[in-house]
Amino acid sequence: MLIRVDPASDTPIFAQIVASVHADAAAGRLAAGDRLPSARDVAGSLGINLHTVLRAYQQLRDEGLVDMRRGRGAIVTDAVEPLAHLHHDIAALVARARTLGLAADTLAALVKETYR
Amino acid sequence: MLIRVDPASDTPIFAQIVASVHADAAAGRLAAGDRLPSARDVAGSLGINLHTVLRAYQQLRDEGLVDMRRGRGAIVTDAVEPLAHLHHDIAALVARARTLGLAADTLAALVKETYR
DNA sequence: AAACTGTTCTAGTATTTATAGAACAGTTTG
DNA sequence: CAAACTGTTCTATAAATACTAGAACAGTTT
Repeated sequence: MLIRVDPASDTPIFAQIVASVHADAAAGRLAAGDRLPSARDVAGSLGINLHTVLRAYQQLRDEGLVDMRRGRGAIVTDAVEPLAHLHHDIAALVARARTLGLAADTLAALVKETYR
Repeated sequence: MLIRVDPASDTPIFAQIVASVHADAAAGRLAAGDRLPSARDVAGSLGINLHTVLRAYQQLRDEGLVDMRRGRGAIVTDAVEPLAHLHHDIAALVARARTLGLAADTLAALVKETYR
């Protein structure tokens, strides 16, 4: 499993890590029981700080997407399944929004707002 | 037209203003030619700074959602129409995500990530 | 002419983000 | 058991972002 980050992006690094895991989960590249790479490994290979990675992992834990215990690492829970099921619908919406010339941020904000 | 903001939220105030306008546009409560309330009015009624409101308006301008000129204010462009057209699809996706117990932030991040 | 609008400028404070290092406490592996 | 690995917690610091504040400016509308 690979986590990507763009240092030049305006979105915080920890948020990019979270988004990267979300994307993998939605695409079916993560199954319940899988283990995320250790925070020290991610920090080392991406050239970022351990605490930054852990902050991302802790957010994923708060979302219920992983279980975390020292010594074992971050284990994906069965909460990934809903993400994988939604993947098709999300892709369809994004495709339509794209033809309408909508920006990614705009659509994301719209979705978030509609939730309330 | 009413703009809402939650001071206790973790998302920046200017981003909340942008999201509020997005939501109104998507719900069909904004049409091309409509004028947003003046930045000074919004700042005054919400108890926030003029510059904070203007930052939000300038982002809406960068998205092409409004035209801004001094003296006239922020006028909604016909770029709102795509938003209104997507409203139904977004609501459907959100409804399904909700039954799956997905958090708003998670779905929004997922949508944003899928855009790439 | 007056009142209104966004624009631009400088300035300061508070919060968030990212980094750094160390020590701790469980789990797994040899 | 012992070693290596994992997340957890702590203090600290630097940098970037968000917000506020006040003033002056320059168009537009009434």
